[in-house]
Amino acid sequence: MISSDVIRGYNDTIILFLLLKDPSYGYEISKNIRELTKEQYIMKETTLYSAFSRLEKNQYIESFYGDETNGKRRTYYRITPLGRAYYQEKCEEWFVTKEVVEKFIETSL
Amino acid sequence: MISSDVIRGYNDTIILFLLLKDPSYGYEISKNIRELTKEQYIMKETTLYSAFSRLEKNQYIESFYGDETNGKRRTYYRITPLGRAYYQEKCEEWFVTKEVVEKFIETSL
DNA sequence: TGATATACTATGTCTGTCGTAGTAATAATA
DNA sequence: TATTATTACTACGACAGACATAGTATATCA
Repeated sequence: MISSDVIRGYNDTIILFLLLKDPSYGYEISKNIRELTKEQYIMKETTLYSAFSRLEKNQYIESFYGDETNGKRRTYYRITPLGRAYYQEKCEEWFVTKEVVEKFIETSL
Repeated sequence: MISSDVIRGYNDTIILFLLLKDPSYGYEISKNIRELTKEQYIMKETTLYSAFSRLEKNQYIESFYGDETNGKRRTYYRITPLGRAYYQEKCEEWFVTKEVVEKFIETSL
């Protein structure tokens, strides 16, 4: 399991990635993260939902209600053009970050 | 310049790396980081010194005073065996982290 | 009927980063 | 000789993000 401080700067990016193709909602995103990483990373519920509100405040995502008639009503999120631009920036930043961190990692220990 | 939230989980690792060979002190470590990363990452002074005290509290490093007779007396830090073990762990964790993050990064945008 | 899965919200704590400011000594420069 | 820059820190407080805990509400399944 990965300590979350490491991932901290990428939680928003992870969520945005999962919204690139289709809108989604909390539970589904959370499940997707778990499955995609084979349980190597599990985003805490509170972390996820607080990320949603931050992303929405920044206008990187928009919310709307699902029309499911059964079950509790879901809040769906859709990525905005601004969100896509931000996602792209973070992807570019990632390569720089990786380079920087790897200057301090010994591969041969 | 990299946003520090991204590096957050690796500041301690960066410092430990720079102590692997020889003891060092704040200013020198700070300079080494700047130079090694070609100014791509600059650790803030307060971040650095608070990392020192955290690392010392965890017994990953030990401090001692330099014997320079001129200039302000420096506090040197030496990595401990526990620190080396921790450093190694973080290196191993890094590869997992990288794998995880890259599941959410689009290379072709 | 009770457990489990879904789908959240609210509240408060903690940690690490960082802004700001201050202290103190030496070296360089005008 | 005065002041500015560089070195080498310490103190304090603010803030953001992660997370623990708890609670609400619906549906499904054994």
